[in-house]
Amino acid sequence: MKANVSITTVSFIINGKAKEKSISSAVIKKVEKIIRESGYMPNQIARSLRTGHSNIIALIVEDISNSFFSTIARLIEDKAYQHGYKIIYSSTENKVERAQELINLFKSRRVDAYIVAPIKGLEEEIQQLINENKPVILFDRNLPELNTNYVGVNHFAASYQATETFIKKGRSRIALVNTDIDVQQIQERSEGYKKALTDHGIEVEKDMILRVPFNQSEADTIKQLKQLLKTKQVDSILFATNYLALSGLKALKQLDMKIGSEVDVIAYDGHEAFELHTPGISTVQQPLEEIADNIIRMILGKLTKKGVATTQQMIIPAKLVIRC
Amino acid sequence: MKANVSITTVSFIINGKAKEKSISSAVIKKVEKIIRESGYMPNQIARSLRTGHSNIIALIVEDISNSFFSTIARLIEDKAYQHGYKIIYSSTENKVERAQELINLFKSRRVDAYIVAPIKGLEEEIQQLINENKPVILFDRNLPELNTNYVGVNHFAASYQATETFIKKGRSRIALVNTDIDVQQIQERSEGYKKALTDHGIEVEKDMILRVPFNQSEADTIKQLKQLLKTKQVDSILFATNYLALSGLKALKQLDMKIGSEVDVIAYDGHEAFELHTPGISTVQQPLEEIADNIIRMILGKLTKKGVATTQQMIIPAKLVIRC
DNA sequence: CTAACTAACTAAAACGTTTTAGTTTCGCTT
DNA sequence: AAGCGAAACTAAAACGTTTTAGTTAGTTAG
Repeated sequence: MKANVSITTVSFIINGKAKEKSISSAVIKKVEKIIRESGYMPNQIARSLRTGHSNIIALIVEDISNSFFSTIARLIEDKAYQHGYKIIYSSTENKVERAQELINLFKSRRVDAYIVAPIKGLEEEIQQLINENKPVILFDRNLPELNTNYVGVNHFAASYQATETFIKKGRSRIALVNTDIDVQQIQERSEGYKKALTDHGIEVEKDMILRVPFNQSEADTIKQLKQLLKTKQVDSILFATNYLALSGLKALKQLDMKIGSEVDVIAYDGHEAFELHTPGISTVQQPLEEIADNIIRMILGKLTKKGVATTQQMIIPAKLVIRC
Repeated sequence: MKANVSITTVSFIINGKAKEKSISSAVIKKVEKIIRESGYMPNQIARSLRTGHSNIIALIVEDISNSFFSTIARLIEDKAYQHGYKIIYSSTENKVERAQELINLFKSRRVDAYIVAPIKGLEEEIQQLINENKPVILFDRNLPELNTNYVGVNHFAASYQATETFIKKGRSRIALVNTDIDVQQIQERSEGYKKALTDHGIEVEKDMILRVPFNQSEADTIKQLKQLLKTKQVDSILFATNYLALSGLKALKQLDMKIGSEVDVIAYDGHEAFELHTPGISTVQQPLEEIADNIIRMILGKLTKKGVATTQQMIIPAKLVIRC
């Protein structure tokens, strides 16, 4: 084990400071050999304790099993890995206490940076992170009172455009199915929808806008949707998230309403089921690679040049994919 | 900040050893108050360094965005949380080096236990973990040469039953679409299929068994599937994983082959798309809650009573859900 | 009145690194 | 032959806890 060398020397060699500290190449060789043969691995915990950083970036999202988030996670992970960072991810399920617990957990483990799809009620925790000088990037949703780095999509334009597509096809009984989570980007999806209607002289009926509680069971959501469909003579529906669209498709199936003829549908984000569905389901596609690229670029920027505390906001357009 | 108390005393109070160490209740109250007001949080890294454990369990799966794994992850996470453990999960994408890196990462961070859906080639690393006396539970696939704890499903029976279902419906040109990952449970799915055929006097044609490389692009998989469908007069297909079934459904759609009439289909595991599909897709359902429950029970058992090193193997039956 | 015990606390070591501030030993100048 | 700088190393402090082994003061038994 011991190579009759001081532990200081070994540390220098491991951290690539051998030259700088003028260690002879004979010793370097010897130590490296011993390390290789003994399979020695530095204790990262002791390292983190001493250095104060962990080379870990936390990714906090609503639900990692949602393909929108898991795809972005994968993309971010690959890039981060190349720069020596490891991503650890977790889901909040849009529960404030859960998110707070997670942030505390990560804080107490000295995570280096945070990528968060936030929820209302998390402002204080996030501000604390910023105060502690930890890089934080919000994405998917912003907390406007916070002045942080943000990467997101122009949801207003996207849902305006989607709604307009219905109108141009001659639809006029257009419903919007949205979540009830209280966050600017979700409201923007409503605003775009409303603006498109009024711009084309269609009255906005508030009963045509469904707000579905986030943690409601799918069975209840389907009930809610069927209620809407049966009572409101809906001829087209814009779903503000992919999982709402899934419930919606199930509701339509149960009512035996034909998509394309009786009713038109546009969903937000992708899902295997949309491609497979007959007929294909049109979707508002957020540019995942572009989002991930920008997030990782921002975060690596913050991580390397620590001093400068500029904040950047980046809004990217979405793309409408018409499938049927 | 300081409450004119020694840091030892504070540590005792935080760790609930106040009584045992006979600290007066006056001091306990005072310290607790100060902790509350200052928002003090113990540094977990220092803690882990000293105690040698982290209260973290690693969950290593093939792909966390696959609903089979993400559902199990969610179930395990909830249970673990209740016992003071946090789960951190990652995906191997069935790459050995990636899995090795992950295990090393977790090792160097003193993770307390491991739940792994393993791959061939990981035997050595896992044996090392066991040697270091870390609890390890394998699930979904076993590494038979290893004598570890394992929770899994009777894949032989499941695919036997699925294949038999086709036969009873009068199908005889039955194809099996499987992955090429080299692991006992995947082979069992083939064996069950073959046994069912021979038991019913149908010859096993090796061209009717497709082995799809795990990291192949979906486009290529679809090509491969269409090739099979066009040349082999297939009248029914058993897909050994959910994502293969998705590709299969796309292939069938592109060839405009009608499910239920021209061809019957059974998929492994659930997916939103199977429920939504018209007609519904029958599936072999693994009992997710039961799997998760057993995993967590085993791991908590190992974690509490450390000494005893018994290994348990648990094989659970799957359930066939006929949907069309 | 002293020895023994207990209640209430604390000093200091230990965990495994990184990093600062040295210490030796040479070889070169002058 | 003294002084100096560079090369090649290392001792020890520090990170923030937990835990062992005390210490001190007060109480009780004999």
